[in-house]
Amino acid sequence: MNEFRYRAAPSPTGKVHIGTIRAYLPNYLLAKKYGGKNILRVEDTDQTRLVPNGVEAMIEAYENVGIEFDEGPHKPGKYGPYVQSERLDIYKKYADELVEKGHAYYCFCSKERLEKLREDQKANKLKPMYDGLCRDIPVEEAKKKVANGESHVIRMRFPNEGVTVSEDIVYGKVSVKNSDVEDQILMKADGFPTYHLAVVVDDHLMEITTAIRGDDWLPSYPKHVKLYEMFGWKPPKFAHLPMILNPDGRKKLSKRHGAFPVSQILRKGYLKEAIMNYALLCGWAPRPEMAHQDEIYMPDELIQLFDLDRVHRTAARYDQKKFDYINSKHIRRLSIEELVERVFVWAQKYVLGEFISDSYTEPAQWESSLKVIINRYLSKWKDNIDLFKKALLLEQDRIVTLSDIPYALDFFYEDEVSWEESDWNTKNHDKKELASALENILPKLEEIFKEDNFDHDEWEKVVRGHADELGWKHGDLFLAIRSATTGRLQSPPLLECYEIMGWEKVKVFILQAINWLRL
RNA sequence: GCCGCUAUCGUCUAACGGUUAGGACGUAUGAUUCUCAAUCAUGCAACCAGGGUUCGAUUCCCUGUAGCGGCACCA
Repeated sequence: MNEFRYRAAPSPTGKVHIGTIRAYLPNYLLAKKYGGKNILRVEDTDQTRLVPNGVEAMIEAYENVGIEFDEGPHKPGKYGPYVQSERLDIYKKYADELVEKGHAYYCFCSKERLEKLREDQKANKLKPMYDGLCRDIPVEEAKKKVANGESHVIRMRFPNEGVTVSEDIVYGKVSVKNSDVEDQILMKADGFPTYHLAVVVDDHLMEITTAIRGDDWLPSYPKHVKLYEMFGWKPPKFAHLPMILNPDGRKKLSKRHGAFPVSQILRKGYLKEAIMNYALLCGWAPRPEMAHQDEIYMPDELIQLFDLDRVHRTAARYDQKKFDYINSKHIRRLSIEELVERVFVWAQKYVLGEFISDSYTEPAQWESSLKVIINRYLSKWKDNIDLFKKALLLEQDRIVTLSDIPYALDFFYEDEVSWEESDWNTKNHDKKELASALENILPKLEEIFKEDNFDHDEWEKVVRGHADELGWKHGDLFLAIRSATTGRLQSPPLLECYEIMGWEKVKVFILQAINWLRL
């Protein structure tokens, strides 16, 4: 039996988002599962839409989320070249073959005529379709015009009668009336093939066994089925996957409609296994008996569990909250050593480093501030990995993305705190009262903490006792101390923070706080 | 407009004609707690509508409605 061969066939726009990940992930998963090959083929037949370094940018994005290829422009194999613009002679040969067989014909209609035709058809509430004007020009005459250098395209001669039935793994049988399918252009006037010719020729020549693509291709699938027929080739199995819709569910996810580039997703601090996990769960669920209650799956589990037979036919909406949940779960299941390592790589490679696609991606406003703060802290983190590990451990189950970390840990690394009014709870006690409360409790804390011995019972006793003396609610005093020593209203348990900070630092912060409150 | 596909809690989904329609996210409440998070309970929340078929339809068929997708010398 031949090996399974899958392919991702993007146009090299350089743009990769969660929708594209979702479309290409199954190829990778299935290739791994069945020991097949995952191929990257670049469909750059539209010369008007070339992006510099687009191919490299996409490969970078896919590989960073864990989708690897066995063959492609960057990994030559025996089926190359893997870039369609380098295969033009191949398409010409097969287009000519179709003309010779009478399955295709030269068309000399101008773009202007076609546009007018479309407008007229729309005005008459008809489906815009080529009217077949050049369909019956005798071949010899057409060839003469071609030889004379007349601008022309090659169209496939789609039958006018009958029905074409397409077989799909996800959709089953889909049939359309042939009269509803137009004579698709196969070769453009510039000598490049259209997608329709190129995809069929290449899937055949590259011996693709299973062609997986977005279901936005479903309407043109019959054209491809017919082309296989015309060539006399056995088509691969096809699977059309449902789209991911933008959060409103109004449009398919795209850069224009709510999609973030993968470069930004990674830079924000989503883990690649979370990206895979979430993307695959759009439009697919494992068998109930194999499913995990928490819906968290590692890549190797996805490889085991995924198959095309349970893929949905309905589009799924992008849900940021669920993605966040999945990411936080994946962060939590890492050991602290792994997490530290991941944070360093993330900070160095994704935040301080550049993605190829950055050169043509509009930066988000958080990206530059994140870069600044990572620049500020990364070396400090690395200077004392033990300290970083301890601090990070306190935050591991509080963060959603890695980019939360520098903000969450800042007070461990700063020598001074800068407060805003909103960093204090002044509902029950004003700043003056807070200042004197802190001033009065400071010696008592000094007494119990001066040896850096942070005993929980002592700490509780002192704070609660002091609050009682003042006639304060216990929580108000804890909160004031929290604001003073961490610069914020929420933090991990204070004593655990102090164990890391050490009493001298805590004391300095309290003194600073007293001054600030009295300004 | 035409063609195609689809339709289960707000969202992602489970269900191979018979279930109190299950889970997850989110949300609400409670427990815990010095705050936040985490954790653990608990609550709210869905079979698009109308016809069939059947002893019995969320499930099968038809119609309607709605949504999405497609209708380029773009992929």
